[in-house]
Amino acid sequence: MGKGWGLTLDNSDSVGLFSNKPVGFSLTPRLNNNKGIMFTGTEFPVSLNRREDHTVSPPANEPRVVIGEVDFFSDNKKSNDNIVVKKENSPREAALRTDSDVNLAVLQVELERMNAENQRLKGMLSHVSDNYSALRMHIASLMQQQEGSKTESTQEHGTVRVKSEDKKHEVRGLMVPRQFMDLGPSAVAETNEPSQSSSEERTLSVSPKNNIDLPRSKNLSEGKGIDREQESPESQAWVPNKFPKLNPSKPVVDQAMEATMRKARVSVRARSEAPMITDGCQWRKYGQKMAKGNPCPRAYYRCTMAINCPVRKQVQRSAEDRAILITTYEGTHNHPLPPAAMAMASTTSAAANMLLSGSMSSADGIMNPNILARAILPSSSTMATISASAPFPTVTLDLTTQTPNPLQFQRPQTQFQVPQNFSSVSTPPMAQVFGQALYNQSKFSGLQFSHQGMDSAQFRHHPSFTNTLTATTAAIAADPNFTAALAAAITSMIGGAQLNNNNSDIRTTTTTTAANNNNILTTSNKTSSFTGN
DNA sequence: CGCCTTTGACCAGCGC
DNA sequence: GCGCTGGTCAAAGGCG
Repeated sequence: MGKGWGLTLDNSDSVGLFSNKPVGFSLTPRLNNNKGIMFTGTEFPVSLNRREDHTVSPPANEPRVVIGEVDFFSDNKKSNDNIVVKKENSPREAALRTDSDVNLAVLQVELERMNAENQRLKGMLSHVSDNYSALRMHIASLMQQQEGSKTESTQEHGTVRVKSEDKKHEVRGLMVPRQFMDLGPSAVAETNEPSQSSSEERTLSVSPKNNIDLPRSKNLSEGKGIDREQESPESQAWVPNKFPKLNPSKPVVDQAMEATMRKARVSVRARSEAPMITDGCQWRKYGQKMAKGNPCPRAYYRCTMAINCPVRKQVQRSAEDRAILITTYEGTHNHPLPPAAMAMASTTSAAANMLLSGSMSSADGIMNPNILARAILPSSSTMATISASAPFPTVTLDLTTQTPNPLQFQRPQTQFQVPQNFSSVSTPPMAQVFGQALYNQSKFSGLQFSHQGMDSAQFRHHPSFTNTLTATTAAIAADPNFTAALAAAITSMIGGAQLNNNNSDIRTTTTTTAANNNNILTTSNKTSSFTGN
């Protein structure tokens, strides 16, 4: 390695390398005898050549404007020493590895730029989310007023209206189950059209079809030539995994929205020795296939907690690490969930919702994974990735790692890193961090606790929430399985919020509103299995 | 008996 | 059109 190499610096945040040697030439600090080299350049791309005195000067005919420097700190190390690239007109710094190609420097600069953009998009997303929440609350308020003007004896399509003695709870009834059931972006539109064939009324409708377990019905067993459109075409009933025909009674946009929502998938990666992670739902296996590129078979499950629940999931072990269980969820539950199932359902729904809202609102159709990850579990080390090449929009929540991804270098170390000796008595910052995480998650997932007018700070300081945090942190401390601990934590919070709010729990079947789908519990024997929770 | 799993077959989408 | 692949169906059998 001799003379004839150097760096090119310009104002476009790029670092180039020229050399009279073949491409692939890389820098090493050993050239500098542990003392470092400073490069100076001009405002314009110039070539900076190494000199024996370890200083580099720009060409004499160039204006001497320092735009950056590169320091070599070899310190008797070998090829792993750092190169620090500085720009005097910029506060940013980046740590580079000298044993890597100079392309790493370019990538570093690009990463910084993308991080700045991520922050900007994060702010935008937060703003949109806040507006969305405010709009929902406003609509709920309008609905409350509208309901108040109607007679109490309204019964439509076999639904049972709750008496209007507690309007607050009625509003919550309109909100909470909807969020648990349909976290899709069409919720607002549907709320504006209560008389339309929204999902809850379709579910609650006293229809003979709903009393038939369609997937197992004679209609299906008669043969493969059946017309699948006869299987309750207007419901969210189980339908083959394909886009349904357009319903002329609904806007095309809405149907496309629903179809996309159904297509959205959330994949959860978690370490588990069990054949299936415990998510609180009841599933029936309906198929198993060998997937290409994976020696482990892929199992197909459908939710059996309610008739015609469209939710399916695929379970498969990772080909790379058999200890990792990949569970892919698709669809939204059309029934209330037991507390044990609420955590995973809300998380996956939040992810799907975020994915879809991101893919729809983003100009380029690609959502930043960091934003998504932080939106879902803002303070955890969970990684969220989006697969753009998959046939369906898929977001992957990686719960297998608890160490921050190296790319997320700007994330503080203190966030949701469970210490080894973490006790059930958590430190306030820990509780606050996780509490904020859960609260943020609830915002994004649509989970709301009917503490209307209670802001984030109030919510965090609410007594029940404090207790919840204790239970949350205790659960994490007690359970080495992060997935299970997270589920237990969120479950405890949701359960506590509901009970604290004097809300009828999920077992209630008679005093709920039409929008509260607890009614459908009466149609399923299986749902009674979790009433003891 | 009812529910569940297993498993081979069928179907649709996609690429060539 | 053909083959591959993913997804689903449904008959058969097991289990409590």
